[in-house]
Amino acid sequence: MQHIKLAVDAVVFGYQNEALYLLCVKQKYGPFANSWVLPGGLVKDNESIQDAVKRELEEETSVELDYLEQLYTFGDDVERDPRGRVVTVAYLGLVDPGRLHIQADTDALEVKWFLLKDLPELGYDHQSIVDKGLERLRAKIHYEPIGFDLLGKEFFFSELEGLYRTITNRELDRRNFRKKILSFELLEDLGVFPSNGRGRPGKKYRFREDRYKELVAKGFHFEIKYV
Amino acid sequence: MQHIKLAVDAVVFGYQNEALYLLCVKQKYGPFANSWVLPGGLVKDNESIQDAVKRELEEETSVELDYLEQLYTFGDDVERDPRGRVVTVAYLGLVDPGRLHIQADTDALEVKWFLLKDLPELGYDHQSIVDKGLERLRAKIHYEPIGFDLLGKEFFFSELEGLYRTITNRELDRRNFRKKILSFELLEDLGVFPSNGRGRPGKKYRFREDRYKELVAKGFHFEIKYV
DNA sequence: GAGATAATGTGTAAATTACACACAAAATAA
DNA sequence: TTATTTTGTGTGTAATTTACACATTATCTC
Repeated sequence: MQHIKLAVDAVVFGYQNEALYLLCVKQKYGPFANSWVLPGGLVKDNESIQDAVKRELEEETSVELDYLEQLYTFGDDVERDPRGRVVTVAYLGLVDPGRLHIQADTDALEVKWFLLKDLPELGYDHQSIVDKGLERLRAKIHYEPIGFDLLGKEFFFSELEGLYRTITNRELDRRNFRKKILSFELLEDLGVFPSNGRGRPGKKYRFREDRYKELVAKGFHFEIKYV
Repeated sequence: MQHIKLAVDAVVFGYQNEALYLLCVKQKYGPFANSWVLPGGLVKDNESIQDAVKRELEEETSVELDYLEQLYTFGDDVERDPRGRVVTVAYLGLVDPGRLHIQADTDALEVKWFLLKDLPELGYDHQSIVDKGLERLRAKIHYEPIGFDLLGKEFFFSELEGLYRTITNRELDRRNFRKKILSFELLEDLGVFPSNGRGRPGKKYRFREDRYKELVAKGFHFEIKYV
């Protein structure tokens, strides 16, 4: 008779003002009560693992995401949970924190967006799950136009620039970057808007979901080498 | 109390004579007794999932692989196993079938390499696991020099060509392909050998593991668009 | 309101890489 | 000895990537 428990955890990244954030909860019970950990919990017997992450995420943080990508299954360390053998399937989510209300719900004491650069010590092996998520995020940004999940519906081009600079942790050539991104024709030009602060006003754009799906269907690759 | 069982399955691809093969076992017990399925089984309470696949693979087929890559975790269909809730972590392995002795062991009635194009009906949802593996294989071949796991230690250049043609299912320009591959300097030239059949003899090559690791450490990308 | 400062928007030339393309050389088979 | 099979090789063109600098439009300050 097997005694392995199956759990799910969500690595949810947010972006704002040139910085990445991670959604964490302060755990209510268990060996890491009062520690910050990733939202997650046990899978129920009759629910899909995909549904399980969504449910746990909502129960603990009130956040509802419709897209979570399977990241990796952590089950090589037999003692990753002090209470017994637990294998966890980690999922990756990306959002604009501005779109969400977060609120500690039933199963968490507190919910918080932490600056990724300034994470507290996380319980269990959750730091390594975050590392894996970040690795995936950094890889994805080179071949998928993920920026748009992390930004608001409408955004200035400079915000997209900042996002790329932040995730890749490099400077980028604004002219070449713009040329590259615009060449995909994924952006709808919404016209000039008064900019947030000082300086010349800039154009706002919206991500063209339809065009994106069209290109994906054609097997198009969004390679962005130069960032 | 949770009643989910955790299993592992191995998608092991082989390559020979311009064709891909899949390693399957004929199941001894259970609802799919006498059906062909992927090697795999339940994870033990005190073993890592990585060890579990290796063990199951060996127990059922006598095949020992030192590298298996985690592929995907299948647990969204609650009824994928008629006996109850089973979530399975699938792994991907690549080998030259010539290197291995396969032999039905303790837990299998029979072991066999099937032509991938001519698979029998597989038990459970194993066909979709295979599909996922194939998808990964096809993606990997564009950014990792995986060919070498699938070939013998020493190989003619034309064998590598054939492998690429087979996996991508496309013709390739021999001159450009050779130029590209040789530019990585991953191949050690072993000199001219009498070719297998008729025709001009060709050079044999060996994969330079050391150089590969060096390049990976530098963050080099092995992009092979043109195949 | 003039000048400093901040942010956005834009084009061109050089270098590199991808792609298309054809024939000679060395072996075996007939 | 001739035909067939397989391997090995180079060059020109197109496309893409990269490097690089300044004018425009706004706000802030004095």
